[in-house]
Amino acid sequence: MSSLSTAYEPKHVEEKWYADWLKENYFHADPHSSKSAFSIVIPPPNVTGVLTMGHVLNNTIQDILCRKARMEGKEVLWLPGTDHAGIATQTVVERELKKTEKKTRRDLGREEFLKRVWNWKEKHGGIIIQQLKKLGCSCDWERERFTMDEAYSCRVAEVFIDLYQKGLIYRGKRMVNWCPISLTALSDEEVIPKPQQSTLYYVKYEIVEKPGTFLEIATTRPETIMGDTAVAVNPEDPRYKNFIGLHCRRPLPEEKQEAISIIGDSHIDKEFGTGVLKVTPAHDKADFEIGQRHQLSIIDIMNPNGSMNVLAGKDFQNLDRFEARKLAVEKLKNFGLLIREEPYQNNVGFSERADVPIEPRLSEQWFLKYPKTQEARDAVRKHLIRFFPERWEKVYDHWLENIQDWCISRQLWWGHRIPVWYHKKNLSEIKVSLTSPGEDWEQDSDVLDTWFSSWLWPFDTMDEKTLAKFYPTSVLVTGPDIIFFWVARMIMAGLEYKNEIPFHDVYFTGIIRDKQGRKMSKSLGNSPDPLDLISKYGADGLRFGLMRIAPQGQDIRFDETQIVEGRNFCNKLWNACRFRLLQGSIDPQADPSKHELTLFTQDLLAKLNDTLTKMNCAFAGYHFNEMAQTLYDFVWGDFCDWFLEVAKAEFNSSSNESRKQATLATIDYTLSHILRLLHPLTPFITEELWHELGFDQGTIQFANWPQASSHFSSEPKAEMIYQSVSKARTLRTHYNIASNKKVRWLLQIKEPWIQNELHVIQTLLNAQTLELITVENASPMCLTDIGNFHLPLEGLIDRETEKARFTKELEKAKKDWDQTQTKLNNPSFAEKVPSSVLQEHQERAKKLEEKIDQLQTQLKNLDNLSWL
RNA sequence: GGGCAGUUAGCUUAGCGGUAGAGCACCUCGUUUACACCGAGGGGGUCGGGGGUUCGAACCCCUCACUGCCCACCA
Repeated sequence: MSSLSTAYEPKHVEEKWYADWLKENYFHADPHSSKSAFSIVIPPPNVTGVLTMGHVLNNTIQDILCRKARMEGKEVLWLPGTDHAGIATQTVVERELKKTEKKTRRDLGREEFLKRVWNWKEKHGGIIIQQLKKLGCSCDWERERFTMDEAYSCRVAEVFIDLYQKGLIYRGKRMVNWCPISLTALSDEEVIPKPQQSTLYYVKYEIVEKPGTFLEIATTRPETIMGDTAVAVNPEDPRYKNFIGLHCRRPLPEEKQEAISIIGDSHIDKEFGTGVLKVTPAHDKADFEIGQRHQLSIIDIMNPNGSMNVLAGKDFQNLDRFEARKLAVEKLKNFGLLIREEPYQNNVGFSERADVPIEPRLSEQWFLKYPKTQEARDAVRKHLIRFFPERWEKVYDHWLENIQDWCISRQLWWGHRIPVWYHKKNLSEIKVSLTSPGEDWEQDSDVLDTWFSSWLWPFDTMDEKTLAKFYPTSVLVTGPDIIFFWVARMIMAGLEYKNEIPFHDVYFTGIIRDKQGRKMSKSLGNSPDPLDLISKYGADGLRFGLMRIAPQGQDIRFDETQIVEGRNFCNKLWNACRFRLLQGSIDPQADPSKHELTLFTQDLLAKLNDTLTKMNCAFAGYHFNEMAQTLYDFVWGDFCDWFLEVAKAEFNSSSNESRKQATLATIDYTLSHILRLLHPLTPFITEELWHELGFDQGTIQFANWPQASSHFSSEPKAEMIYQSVSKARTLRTHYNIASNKKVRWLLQIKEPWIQNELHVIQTLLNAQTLELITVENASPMCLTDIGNFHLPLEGLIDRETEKARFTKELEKAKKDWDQTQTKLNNPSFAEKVPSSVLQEHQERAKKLEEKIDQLQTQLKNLDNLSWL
């Protein structure tokens, strides 16, 4: 007797099983195991983050891989954890502080502020981990790591020291990307260029040696004029080359209009603007480099927060940079030096976090010259590490080829403090060490870029034994947006510190977009809350639905109806199992090959075999959508729509006991396979059904991954019956016969084997009776004609409609025949085409000829048919 | 300015050289005792445009258009 409800209700099932899995410690990875290893490290989400659709996609994929590996008998480590996410977390806490206490971090002081961040972390840090559990993730939670764990932090510092000693880390005063809101330097990767509608201002600079003569300069940033220390032209430019060596009068600040030299530099583009560039070495990266080449002086006219300082002049001091721009334009206008303004579109670098234009700024920072860049390139190029999809290899290679030193210091408080100490009395004396060298020493106030800790994630999260067993990890699953931030850097770090690649495969997911193709984001409010989706459709429904629409490496158009379909699929599976339970208890060891197979059992088992092959293929290539689609088609189509309907016929009718047993065994065997194949994608419902059906006392998680069997070959006779049933159903609809109306069908057969399958055909057609007509006494026509038998629907059809139907079909057949024949008559076709194709066409033509013949006879005979 | 993807039925997509396939949505019929989160049937596509290669192109090549990403110091 079935105890299952008519609809699958995920909530209770999911909670129950997840608790059980944890209790049984199934996810624990044993480094002493003799099984072969499979390992993944989670891309650590921000510790204060909440689950997004991106996380769902990413972690579902990892879970699928881990669960499949467990079923294959591997020892699986899925190592979870979170990232301290320097800027992101600090910003959140600072914002909160401002809101609730109206204080800044400086009001609190470093120590107190850090205490607040830790509190915040304790309070909100676990959220995303709990959410991952709701999704069903099978991580080894005992090994949960945090990038600011003591041991991990220690390793970060050690790596800094090591790289310093190797001469790869150095301190320097350089142009960096400065965020005037976060008040810190950023790496190039944290700067997002955005096209902006700007204005190009044309300004006149008077030539000192030739009063009354001016050089015209085009600039988008007139507020930096006060920082100009030269004017540059291309030495090849005939318009200006004679001016090189002379001087210009810098128009601002008005109280200090210095003369600055006119220099020649081949960097200047003759075509752009007027071909004259104002050089502001303190506020532009390119200008800085020009300045270096010509030993120009540097005037820094800005404060760290983006306002102007005293050097900008009294009218500008303390003005925000954008206010200063307006004032500068106004003053130039008053001086008569502004020739014109024109609208201009350019790219401006924005701070990734604060979303304001970054300010190129000269400051003292720590830089890293990357280690093992060549080896890292080779690892991917020679496919020691394989990228899925492959095309990201090029992106990766291009970045490494043009790699720039990495600015690793951040002027933040939340993060790993730089292990460098300065002598209080002599700041130029430094020591690099984990601990303070003594009382007279003061630690560098900066912290390290978050990614400087993340790049050690695949190995410094593991102890010795774990490393020995599980490193290098099997696969990394991540988004292509962090290929530089994280993937490339981990490869270099792995090679440097473990002398070994950190992972064998990298699977890049797509980016989830909304229906309109926009990236999902909080500010747009177009991102559904995955937890809402889980409570509406179940974790399995969400997982399955998402996998089905996630093509490899392509962006994903998210549509909630896809998740509805996932839920519906789970329900379908649930009910198929319910149906089975209504027939009595199952045989966990069912083996159909021990039974005399029917056409239909044979056919289904062959299709199951195909499904298995397809699944293994999909896994090998990381084609997750194919896995979901393959199972969907097999379960819903082949198994439920066709086979279970056949089974009803076997169970209800007078068919013999042997057929019933073969059918039952096939259902049991197939369900056992379906549940196992499906388990990686939908872990909860499969675990529940595994137990409800009684396949095993234990969990499904370690049930063997199914192997293809050579026993079952395909059975075309079954397929033929299915096709003719479809045709007959069409006929029924054609005559508007309600599907519940039982009608008489006549069956004319050509081969005797069909007689054994009549009860099935009758059930599938919902026929009142199926009356056999022998070929001898049959009417010479048939209304539905497939292969070995004809199925006329008797008594309810009329001559004219049938004539029309047949005529239409005849026309279509003739047209097809013409088309095929044209090809065959083409001499070069026969010459050039492979024989198999030729044969195919010939067969098609022959079949069409037969069909045309038959149809013509039938049309003629329609007139003679007495019962119409 | 370079590079990489994508453009197939209203929507989401499969197919990647041999006469376009699925799911959802839509229309018709149906409370056939697993499932209305269901069943049966149906309509709907000149596969972004234009060239080319081929006996044959959604599929290969060229080109254009649009969309999206990435890289790049033209102020």
